[in-house]
Amino acid sequence: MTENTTRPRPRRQLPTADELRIWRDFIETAEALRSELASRLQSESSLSPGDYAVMLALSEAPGRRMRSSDLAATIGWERSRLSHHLGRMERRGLIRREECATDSRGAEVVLDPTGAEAFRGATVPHLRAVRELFVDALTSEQLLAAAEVAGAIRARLGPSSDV
Amino acid sequence: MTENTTRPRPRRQLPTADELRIWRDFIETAEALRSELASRLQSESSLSPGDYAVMLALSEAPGRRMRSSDLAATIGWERSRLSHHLGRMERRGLIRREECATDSRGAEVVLDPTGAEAFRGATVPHLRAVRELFVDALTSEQLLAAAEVAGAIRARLGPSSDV
DNA sequence: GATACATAATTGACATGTCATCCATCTGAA
DNA sequence: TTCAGATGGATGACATGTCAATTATGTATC
Repeated sequence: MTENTTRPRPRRQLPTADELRIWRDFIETAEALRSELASRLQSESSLSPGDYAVMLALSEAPGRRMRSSDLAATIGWERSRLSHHLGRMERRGLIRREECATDSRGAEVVLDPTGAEAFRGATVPHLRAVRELFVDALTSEQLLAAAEVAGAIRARLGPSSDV
Repeated sequence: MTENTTRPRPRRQLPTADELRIWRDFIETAEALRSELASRLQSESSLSPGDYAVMLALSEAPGRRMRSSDLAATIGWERSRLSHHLGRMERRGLIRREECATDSRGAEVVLDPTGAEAFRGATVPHLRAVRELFVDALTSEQLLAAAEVAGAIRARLGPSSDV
């Protein structure tokens, strides 16, 4: 039909106004959600989302300890970001860094009892907030749709985007 | 049916493992998407997402100028955040601040020609990236579902969350 | 074992965010 | 008019992120 060769097909390259509105709504909502959860976590437990992610990984690791690189890979952070963050957490007594027996370049990050205690206290309120603000905000169809949308975007970002 | 009064109904308060997986997938995907777009914007135009938001609002304002508070409200930032950011943008020559004629406490933010030029150059590649990474990653059903999910979450966050 | 290269982690410089506070000006009421 | 409070905006201190460079150690190869 429209396949005469008169003009190169004008592949629309830019989003329509509707698509842009959805995009902005989507990304701003995700941001608002992240921000609200961070704020609640902070006021309820004096932990940042970064602290929480680090301690969640550590609390699930055998011996509550983990090599720094493995920890970074587990939570998907650059090593330098983790290094800075661990420095701050160490100053607050949440974690300790010990030398690694098998590789003297390496460091092992250990969850301090102080940190374990803080993490334990933070967990339930945080999960309750996730439930309240995300899970309970959606119907079960919407929840599945959210998973599908995330999967599709993740696939487009390429396998490298989180590993 | 289950409405005998024997026990208070055990309202499940925490997310199930499946729900948690979806939650993490959702929030991490949104974060990865934001980060990838920021990185492309930066490398293509030397602008940050913050610069872009500020200049988008200014470029649409009459006279390409806006009171600082109005600008903050338009893009949904705290005033102090905007003030810091404007300082950095002013140093780079992207915007200027002028005294306000009608209220000598006030400042008017003006889009500098340098900034307008940078913004113009950034727009098309940025929108193309939004299309590629978000719009084109989703089927039209998924796009609508994304809008619905965002709406439901936004509603739960309360009307105050973006205004 | 010496040289070259890879890897583990830290560091410094800087951009970005938040929070509390400050300063100047405006506004409304006595 | 004056004074109390509200408002506009800037600032300082600090947490968080990214990037590039640095340090020290491991590994492979001749």
